[in-house]
Amino acid sequence: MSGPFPALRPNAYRDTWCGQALPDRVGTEARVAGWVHRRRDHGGLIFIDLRDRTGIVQLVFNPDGAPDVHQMAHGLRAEDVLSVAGEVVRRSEQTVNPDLPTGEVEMLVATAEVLADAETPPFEIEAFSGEVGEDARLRHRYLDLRREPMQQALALRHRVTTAMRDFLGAEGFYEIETPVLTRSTPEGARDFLVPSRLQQGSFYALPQSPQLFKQLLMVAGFERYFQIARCFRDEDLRADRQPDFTQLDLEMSFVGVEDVIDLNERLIAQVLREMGLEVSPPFPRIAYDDAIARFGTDRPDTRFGLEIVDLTDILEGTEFNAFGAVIGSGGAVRGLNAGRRDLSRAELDGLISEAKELGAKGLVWAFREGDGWRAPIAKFLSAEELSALNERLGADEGDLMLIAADQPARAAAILGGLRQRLGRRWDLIEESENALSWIVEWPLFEHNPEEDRWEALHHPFTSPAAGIDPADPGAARALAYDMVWNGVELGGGSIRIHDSEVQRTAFEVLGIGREEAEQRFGFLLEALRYGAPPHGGIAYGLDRWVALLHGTDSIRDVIAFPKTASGGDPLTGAPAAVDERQLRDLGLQTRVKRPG
RNA sequence: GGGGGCGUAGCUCAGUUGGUUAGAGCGCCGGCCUGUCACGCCGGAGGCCGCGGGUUCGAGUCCCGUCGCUCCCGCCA
Repeated sequence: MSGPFPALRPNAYRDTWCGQALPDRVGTEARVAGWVHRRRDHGGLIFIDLRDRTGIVQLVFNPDGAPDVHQMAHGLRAEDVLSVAGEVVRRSEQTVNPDLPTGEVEMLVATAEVLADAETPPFEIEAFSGEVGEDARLRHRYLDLRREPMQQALALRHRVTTAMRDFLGAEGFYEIETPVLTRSTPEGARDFLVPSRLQQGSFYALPQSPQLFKQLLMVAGFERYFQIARCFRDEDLRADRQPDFTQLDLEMSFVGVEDVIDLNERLIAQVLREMGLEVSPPFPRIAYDDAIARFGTDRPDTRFGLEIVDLTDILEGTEFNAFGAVIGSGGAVRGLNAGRRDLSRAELDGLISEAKELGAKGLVWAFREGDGWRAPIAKFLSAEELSALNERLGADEGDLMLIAADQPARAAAILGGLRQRLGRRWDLIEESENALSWIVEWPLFEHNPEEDRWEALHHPFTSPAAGIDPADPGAARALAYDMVWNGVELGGGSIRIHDSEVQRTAFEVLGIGREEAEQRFGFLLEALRYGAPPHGGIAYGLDRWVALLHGTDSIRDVIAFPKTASGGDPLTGAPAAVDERQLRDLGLQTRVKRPG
């Protein structure tokens, strides 16, 4: 039997999948089991679509054949659970249903058994009149999961993880589990804490990633490790962020950047190939600084142009004094010129308020017209300056230029945000294309001006490319790489520090003194002193990966039991209060709220 | 923490300028129906208009608060 489903061994309730009632079965007896998808009761003839995870088969109940079975079928309701046996027969030509994979056959039911009655579901499993709201879906997730999109999503997820395991297994990786109850090493995201009963007053933390454990596994000599690891971060949610989520985490020893990238390009290509997508490594690499300058983000969607252009030098001497500016070499503009539309004043005002949402103080627009620009700022510029702008932007008649004036990084971020929105809004994105690129040459540290301290851009265990000068941390580059797919950060990794002293220096720059480092990361520093191989790896957001393949923006659509935006689970009611006794066991005081 | 959107029947939604008894499709219940497949036809039930307060002769509609859902910013080593 071909297809994604294995042949079944006969068992008590079924020996065939619904979706495998195909013409090659005609003339045979079959037993199928599943849920009543839909009932069409003609009073005499009754048709029932029986559904299991493989599909639907039409059952025919004829009163002339087995009256008692027919009577029973009359009482069936949606989502009742049923097992039936009967002959698979070919449908007459007039009654073939070409929309159904099993539409050339049907089953004449001889015997039937109701395995379970179902109450009327709160929403239809096959809803045609509009989508079902997410709140209702999550409250009855087990019913939502019966619906086709979720069945496909989780089947896809299984195929993806299987392909990952197959590839990594063949490459010599061991799948090793690391603990979920770990030590808090606050740095980055907020930890979820778990109070210890045996050591009251102390807490475990749920891992934000298996980072430190996988490095210890490299010290331990396993050389190649991977894990499909659940990770936890107590931060606000988004469509693409859940408090518990899944990473494909991997780590390798005796490797440099090129080794890791090469393996991962082959991993990605093979997994995508098994999902029916062809991509061809090597993937383009974009230096971090270039990504920021050209796209205003470290995860650019490279499927369309509309790149940011720096106009600082042209504008800085003018009355219109801009720090950094802006926009559109060819792409966007050509889109506009292609005559789909022109921008109304209202749309321009809309862009300005969007820019403000993104943190801009303002936004200046200009349309290329003749030798100059039709724009509020045009009068502040000389003919030479206008023609310099034309040349720099390579703009054509009618092209739109948007200028944001701010510190370069800020201007780039604002324009990058607009770029992404406009690319989508103006249909500049070729949806069938898959643009995979590596973002490389990251700074190792980033200065936080508000708190006047240095922070790790990646994480504190990332290896510098050529050492760290504590006097000039900003100069250090990292042996780090992010995988970006169509503007989504799919994963990130690095070569790690395998030298205890370098690690100390990194901590020092981050303001973690010798004593504190020893206290919090002593186990790592110690391990690094016992012969640590050079090593590096990467971690992918599995949920995002599957969401992209599934064609959804929300990772909730590829997670069986996700949380809502406020971190709750409407199905189980988590998080929930616990009783006094549980708190007492943990040595946790209950806060008593007195009235008044 | 901040900003936007939404909340009306089991589900998805409409509801005009504040004005009679709040509607539709689907689903549900009953009846009829032997080739349907989103079956069809006839009949029916079903509403704390999220919750609380206010304005008003009168509130689903306006105002304030609150809860829930959602998107975004902050945050996410």
